[in-house]
Amino acid sequence: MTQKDDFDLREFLPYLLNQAAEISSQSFQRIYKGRYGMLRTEWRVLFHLAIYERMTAKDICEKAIMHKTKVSRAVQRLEQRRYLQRKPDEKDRRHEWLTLTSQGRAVYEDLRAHARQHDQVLMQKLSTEEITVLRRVLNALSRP
Amino acid sequence: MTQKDDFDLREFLPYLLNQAAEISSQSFQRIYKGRYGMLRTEWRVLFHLAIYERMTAKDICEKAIMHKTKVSRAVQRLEQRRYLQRKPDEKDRRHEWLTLTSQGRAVYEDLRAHARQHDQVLMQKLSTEEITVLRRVLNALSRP
DNA sequence: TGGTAATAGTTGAAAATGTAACTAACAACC
DNA sequence: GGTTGTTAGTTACATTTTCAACTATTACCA
Repeated sequence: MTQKDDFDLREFLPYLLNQAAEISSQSFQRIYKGRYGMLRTEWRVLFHLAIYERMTAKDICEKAIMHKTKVSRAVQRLEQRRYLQRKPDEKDRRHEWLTLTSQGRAVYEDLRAHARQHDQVLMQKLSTEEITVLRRVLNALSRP
Repeated sequence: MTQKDDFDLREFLPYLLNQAAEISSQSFQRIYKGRYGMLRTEWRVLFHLAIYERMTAKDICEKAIMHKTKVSRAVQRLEQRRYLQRKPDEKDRRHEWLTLTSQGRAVYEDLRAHARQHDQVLMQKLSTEEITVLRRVLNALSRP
């Protein structure tokens, strides 16, 4: 198993990004999955609702860059667990406004604390300058 | 939909990394999926075999940080398409040595060219210094 | 030796995701 | 007003992934 080719996978950005994303997500996953049996799609929706307070599924799709069926199913599960409520828009009943319940907000606050802590650990591997560059670059790459 | 919370998702590394990984993978996916009907797991295995020439499934699991069932199934499909060959180890018949066929290598070479091109496009969004930092940082974050 | 433990890899069922077709509500145009 | 087109969101079905149990082979050690 010796390297032969001159193409280095460790320089191919989509590969590297996936690898880093995968690894860095794992310990946080243990938390939301272990404590609340949640999926990645679900914590994402939960966090968006906590931060923006009031959104439609469409809004979430756009902000979180998630497909509408993923959002739809995450919303269903969060509703079943009473983490959020739906209210149809009066003017346009195609829209549904989503808000967290107090229970959902409590879950968010718990997870947020863990998220912060988790981020601290990750950032310990990096210098302040690297963190700044990394965030800027990742934001740039996230726009298609 | 106005922001309220002081926690900024756009600074949470696992989130940012996932977003960037997702976006940056999409256009490459169109290539390996469109041209060869391959899955992400499959091109990864293919690339590893092309680069290291001769590996066991276990080796691939470790290098690519993939679960053994993913690797097992990717190998099966690559074998069906005659992209790789298996040879049991003589000394320890639990191991199977995997190598690409010439057909598999041809597919690799085609995809590699596209990968390079794809990487060029991504990197156009970044400065040389940012690229250096990004690669270093992603490698650091990829070690658990 | 022989019996237990460990390892490489596979398989089947359940869970999650992707894709496309669908419903319901509204818009726009004649 | 009625037809056609659009939009928000859901559902059904096929494809993938995950998880746990399984086989086959080798290692360890009393």
